[in-house]
Amino acid sequence: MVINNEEKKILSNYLAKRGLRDTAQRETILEAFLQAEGHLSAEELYDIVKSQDRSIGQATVYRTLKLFTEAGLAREVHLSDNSVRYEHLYNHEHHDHLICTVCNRVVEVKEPAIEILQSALAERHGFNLHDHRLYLYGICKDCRESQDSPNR
Amino acid sequence: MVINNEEKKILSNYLAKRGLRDTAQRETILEAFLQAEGHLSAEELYDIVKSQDRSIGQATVYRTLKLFTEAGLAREVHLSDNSVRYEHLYNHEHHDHLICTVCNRVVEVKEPAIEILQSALAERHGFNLHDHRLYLYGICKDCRESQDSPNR
DNA sequence: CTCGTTGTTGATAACCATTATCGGTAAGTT
DNA sequence: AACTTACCGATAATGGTTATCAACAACGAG
Ligand SMILES: [Zn+2]
Ligand SMILES: [Zn+2]
Ligand SMILES: [Zn+2]
Ligand SMILES: [Zn+2]
Repeated sequence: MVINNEEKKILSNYLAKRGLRDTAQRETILEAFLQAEGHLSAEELYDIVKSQDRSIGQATVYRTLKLFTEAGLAREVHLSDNSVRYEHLYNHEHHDHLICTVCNRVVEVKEPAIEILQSALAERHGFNLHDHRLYLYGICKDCRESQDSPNR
Repeated sequence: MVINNEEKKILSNYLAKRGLRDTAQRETILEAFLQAEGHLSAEELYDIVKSQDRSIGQATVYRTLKLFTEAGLAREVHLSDNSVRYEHLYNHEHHDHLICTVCNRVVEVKEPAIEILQSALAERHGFNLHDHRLYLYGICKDCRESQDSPNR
């Protein structure tokens, strides 16, 4: 069990500031979340949490993920059209997502020039930008090659 | 009743190419869609269609909007997190969306430089880009001014 | 035109991720 | 201890979307 002191502190501070309580469930869910990689759904996290503490309910996982988001520990990601997923936010640089529509592979990408242009664009329209979502959909090299292969 | 011959032809061509049929319902829904402005949900379009032909069912509107999307007449927009909305695509230049998170106003914006950088970014990762979604969330000038007003 | 095939439709049930509800519990306070 | 309030888990409910299915309409072959 890795100890993520920084994240725990952030959560504790957030809870204290709001008059909320630091409970065992929230710590268990935080640890499960921090140990998981990638972009996971509430239900996937619920499965992990269950294997740790069978008594924790599904609704609590939903509630707590929302809490993490508000506390700045998690970020919502909408990879495909329906499901919401979560990724680590604290200590992770901002990035956007490049998604292969054939194999569903997700690549995290950074392009500071785009970020700057976004701010300028918003500014030009009188907006104070505080968030954005950029999803790039395409076909990755592997899928292109296997599609072009001479079977068919 | 405006006659949108071009769009009707596009739909007819698409249907013919796929061996699908050109029905009265599809034409009614197309006309309703083309007359509506902005970004509307399937249910909103259904309300409009109903006022035209009460016998058309909700499922048909959902099906037909998907059809329009495949035919290149409509484009899905995901303004807020849950609902899917549709906007005109044919004869409308590509744009992205700037959304005020206070009043929900939506501004359509264009920034060719961002588009170019997106392609280059995808290319660099071996992807063939065929679509993207960019949503910019901020607070518009009006909302900023009314928030800063000295009542409170 | 008749018949068989296949796409289409509307009503409705089902789905499924998420949220609301609620009774009970635990933490913190006085 | 008594009280307040946040929290929890179980479960029902929600709401947008999709699947199902029987009836129907277009089409093509004969
Ligand atoms: Zn970005
Ligand atoms: Zn990511
Ligand atoms: Zn764009
Ligand atoms: Zn638009």
